[in-house]
Amino acid sequence: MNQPLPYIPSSVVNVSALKASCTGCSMHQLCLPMGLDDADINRLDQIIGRRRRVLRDENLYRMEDPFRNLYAIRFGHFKTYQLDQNGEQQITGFQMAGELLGMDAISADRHHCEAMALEDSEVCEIPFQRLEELFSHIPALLHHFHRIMSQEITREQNVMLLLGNMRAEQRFAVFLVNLSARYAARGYSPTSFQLRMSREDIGNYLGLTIESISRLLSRFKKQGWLKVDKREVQLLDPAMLKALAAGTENCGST
Amino acid sequence: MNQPLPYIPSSVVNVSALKASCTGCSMHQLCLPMGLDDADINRLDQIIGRRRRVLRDENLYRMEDPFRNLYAIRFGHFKTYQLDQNGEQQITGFQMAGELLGMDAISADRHHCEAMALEDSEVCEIPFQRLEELFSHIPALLHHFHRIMSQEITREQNVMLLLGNMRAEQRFAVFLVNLSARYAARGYSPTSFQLRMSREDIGNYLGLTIESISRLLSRFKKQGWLKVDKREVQLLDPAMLKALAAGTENCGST
DNA sequence: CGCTTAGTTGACCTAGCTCAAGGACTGTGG
DNA sequence: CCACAGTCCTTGAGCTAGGTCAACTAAGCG
Repeated sequence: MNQPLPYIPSSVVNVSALKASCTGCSMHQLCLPMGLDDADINRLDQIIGRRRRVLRDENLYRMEDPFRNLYAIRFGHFKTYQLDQNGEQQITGFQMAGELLGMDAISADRHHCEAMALEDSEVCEIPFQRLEELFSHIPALLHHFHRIMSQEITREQNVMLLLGNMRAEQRFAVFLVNLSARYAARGYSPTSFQLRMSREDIGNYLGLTIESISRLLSRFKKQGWLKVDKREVQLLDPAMLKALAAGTENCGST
Repeated sequence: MNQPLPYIPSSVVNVSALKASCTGCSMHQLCLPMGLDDADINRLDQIIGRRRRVLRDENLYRMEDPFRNLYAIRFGHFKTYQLDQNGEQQITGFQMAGELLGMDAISADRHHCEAMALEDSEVCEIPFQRLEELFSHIPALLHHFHRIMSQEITREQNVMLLLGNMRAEQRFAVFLVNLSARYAARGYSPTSFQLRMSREDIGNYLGLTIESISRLLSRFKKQGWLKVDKREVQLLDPAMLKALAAGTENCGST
């Protein structure tokens, strides 16, 4: 399994058979190895499992799946969601490159939510047991992992604030501003990006209906705060959107 | 700091000056030391800080406070909440004995939410830096800590499902059933308990108004599902409440 | 005993939901 | 090339769950 592979031109290799490597990954400054020195990144590389392709609308994992791996997104986008007894879904987050999936599963050794690719994506598998073994040798890695889990907790608290306290308009502004910031952190335009999820997914995530999302987009467009063409969005007045998101701007008008 | 203390009758000792100890704590089967053998519990005891009393309506920590400790609740109840720019609060959870507070703060080295005692309570301080040092020596402790953090993530996902998808009645049933289960796990009656939080807090947590909570209580009472006198609650039809919580029962009636 | 805070109840209102119709793309098959 | 079916989105009209406002009760407390 760890034998050297024969040379195969990368254009024809089955990528999912390859072990992933943090060293060469463009996301390593955002992802698990953040802040590690080269020696420690190499040790992390030792335990990282294979890469895995996940096609659009395919599940990376389902509820109740046994827990073996965390997943770091190499490229692509995912949504994670909960299902209730009646099969109703509640989307709990949208994830992009450099973010970690699967931490919900540690507590019960099986997954508590589902993760589905919003477009053709690739993740690398991180066998959790081996990762935990590695922690005792790389304290910096352990600490960073705790930060990542804690960040997920605070992210979810922010969503609870959104769902519990905010009006539709503010929720939607928060959503746009959040996407914008995350694209900026990845070196993409903070004002011009593509929504990878449907209006329905946005509505579900924000606790609103698809119709409400559609109306909000139309209204924001009419106000001149953004341009939108299908899923292509351009933020024309980021300051206004930030003010709306912060609740500073009331915007009962018009 | 670790010198032996002179003998002082416990009735007059200032409890907050005492180091806490897991060994003698009734919560140790629910709390951080869960599953550890005696030797490891002793090592954990070495690093546990002092006990700290928190009076009703007092904050254990505030947003932006620097992060030093996690806190394990010895007795009492807390609420944790987020504040937005306008000072509006969104309660993100109610915590009781044996539960861990402060994990939100790991990611940014300062607290991201506030924790306030709902009644006179006591916690023990767990210096996080020393805890992380201990992890490399007690893998079982590390793993259990990860489970606790993961559990907090899944708990919050459940709240997101509640806030995003459920009708008022179902939210309130979920709330009651959840309290019931947690008291049961602590050896208290699952059908008869005191609400430690105001109607306003319940409403805030569930994304509803105080008036809605009041009406729901009245309605549930009229249906014979529970008795309520001020904050004393008795669940008369737990099965029905569970069905409501699960969304099996629709209860549009009456 | 008066003041304050917590909770209840009723009457009314509205943000966002539901339902319905239609438009715009995409892919498929002929 | 067009026809069609399916998906996704938009827009309008009307409805309703839960919010808002207001009045009132009851308990705690100096």
